[in-house]
Amino acid sequence: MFTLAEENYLKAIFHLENDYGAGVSTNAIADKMHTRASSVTDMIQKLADKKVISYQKYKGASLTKKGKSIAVNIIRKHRLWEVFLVEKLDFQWDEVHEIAEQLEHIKSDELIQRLDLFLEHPDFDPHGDPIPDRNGYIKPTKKKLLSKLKKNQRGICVGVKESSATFLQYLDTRKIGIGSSITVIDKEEFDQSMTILVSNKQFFITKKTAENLYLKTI
Amino acid sequence: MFTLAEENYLKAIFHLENDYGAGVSTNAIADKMHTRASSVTDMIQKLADKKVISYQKYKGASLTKKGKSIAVNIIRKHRLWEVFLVEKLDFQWDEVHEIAEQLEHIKSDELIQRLDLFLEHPDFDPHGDPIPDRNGYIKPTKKKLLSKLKKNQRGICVGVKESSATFLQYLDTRKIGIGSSITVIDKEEFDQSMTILVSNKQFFITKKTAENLYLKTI
DNA sequence: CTTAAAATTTAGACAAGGCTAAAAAATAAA
DNA sequence: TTTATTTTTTAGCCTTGTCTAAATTTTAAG
Repeated sequence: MFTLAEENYLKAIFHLENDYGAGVSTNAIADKMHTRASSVTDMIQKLADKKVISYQKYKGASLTKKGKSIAVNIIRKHRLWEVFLVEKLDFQWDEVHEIAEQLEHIKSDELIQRLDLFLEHPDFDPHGDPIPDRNGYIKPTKKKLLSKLKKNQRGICVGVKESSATFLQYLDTRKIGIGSSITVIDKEEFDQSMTILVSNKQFFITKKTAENLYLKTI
Repeated sequence: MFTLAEENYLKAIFHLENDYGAGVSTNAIADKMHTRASSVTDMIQKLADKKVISYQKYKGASLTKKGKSIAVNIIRKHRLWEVFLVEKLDFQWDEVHEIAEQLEHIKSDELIQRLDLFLEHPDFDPHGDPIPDRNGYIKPTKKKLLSKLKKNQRGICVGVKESSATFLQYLDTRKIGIGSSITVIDKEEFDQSMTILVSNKQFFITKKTAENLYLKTI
């Protein structure tokens, strides 16, 4: 059995490996966990002893098969609980992360199986991220950043890259959310800013915004 | 903010005070928490420092107003989650305690408020125990132990005193559950054993069983 | 009312998980 | 390629919550 801290480290390492490739540095983990490098060294040595990561001194850490399976299971729980919070308890999609961070550590396979059934086996969480299935399989998503779209292209918003509260709230003022249909009306070459159409209203957005919105193109 | 361990101690002290009156002994807490008396001493000193219990050496502990309010809130969360597990996820009433023990520590007032609404403000949990309201008010229940009933008296099962898995499973084999109507057919004076009628079947039960079943008498 | 037993507290230790400061290794720069 | 900088690790300490063993207080028994 793994402790809360161990689970959180495994999850962090999974996400870092996913984003930046295998072999995660001590400092990268320390940053993500809001802790110090020395604490990370202690923990990754412990996790290596438990065979959930492979690790050589000064060379960074990578999840083993076992470690990855534990991490993916936590992510599955996190995303299922997010769906529950939004779909059943009517939370906004930008309010659920913190609570799901707690709920993801509840230990009961039966619970998650029944929750999954209750939610009718959702494929995506409210941020548009895919929910791993019971065997840890994650559907490869073909989502694209809005910034990659050309003039007149259209897509459905399936998620955000940055998920800070301020950004999510900004999106809310534009009525942009999961499922929103977004059309690129115009795109400036010199600064990559765009005019987009969302539910019959036109908005002007900067490059930064476009680089943080994921769309599923049709 | 209170740690997991602190919350569990507060809850244990609340239940002990409820069952056996104010001034809970160190050993009683140690028993309930499956820990040692010395550990309890350490913890109740810490809790006394935090003003959630009042405590004098060698004299036992009692919850302060603040401590009681924290304990009741945890119990509220526990019982609401139990309702969720049984009503929404179709768990059996004897399967939910362990999971609710974990869920009760999730920290989010908003979550509990919304869960309460989602469940349509239930008054009782699946074991027949009352759910404290948001202000910590607990409806006084007039439930009675089956052992207090006389021959020919009748009642509705609203809960159990002991809730060990073995006892709950024993009840299931007799088809005794929340809502069951129970009639005392006969009662032996010398050993307090009873013959009872449950859904048109007669059963013989011992004093011990009768002392662990709560009924609401009609 | 004194002694034996039971309950409680103290003292000292340990594991988990974190920290700071210093040492060592790896990497970058001159 | 030698030095400077950054990264990582080690060493030593802290807190939380637990334990055992010993000391102390309370309670019960004779």
